[in-house]
Amino acid sequence: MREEFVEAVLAVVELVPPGTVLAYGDVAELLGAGGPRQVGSVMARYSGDVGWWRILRASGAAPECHEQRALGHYLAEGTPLRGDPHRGPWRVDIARARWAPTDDELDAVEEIADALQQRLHRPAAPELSDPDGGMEP
DNA sequence: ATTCTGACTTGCT
DNA sequence: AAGCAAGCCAGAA
Repeated sequence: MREEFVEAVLAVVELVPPGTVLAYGDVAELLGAGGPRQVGSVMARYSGDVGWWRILRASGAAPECHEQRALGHYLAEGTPLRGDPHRGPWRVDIARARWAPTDDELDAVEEIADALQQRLHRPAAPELSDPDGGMEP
């Protein structure tokens, strides 16, 4: 996974407000890069301090292997749920909980996405007298 | 180059 | 509602 992508994903995750969520695929779509599985990979490796529970499956199911911890967060921040967590199966009510960015937030997201595209298509280290990147026939 | 794997998604039973 | 198959994108072996 390219580091630029990782950073972009985490940057977006930090923008998601408490009580709202985004599906893995949503993040990939916002960034215009990678796919749901790539976002999942990032979350699996770098979920230390960010609001990892706010990124979940499109079905509303909590992130793999962390249902209970995630549930605690959902209850704490008032994330809309379907079903009764105390009785049976439950899911996040994606339709109601999905983050709808304000215009300002959307700008921030686009900025992250644009920066990512730039860095993805433009090597981080500037060429030292080797404009074509060193690939010779 | 090929194959396997995975915090995924969608469509079909 | 729950399970399954295929599709999909990247990294690892």
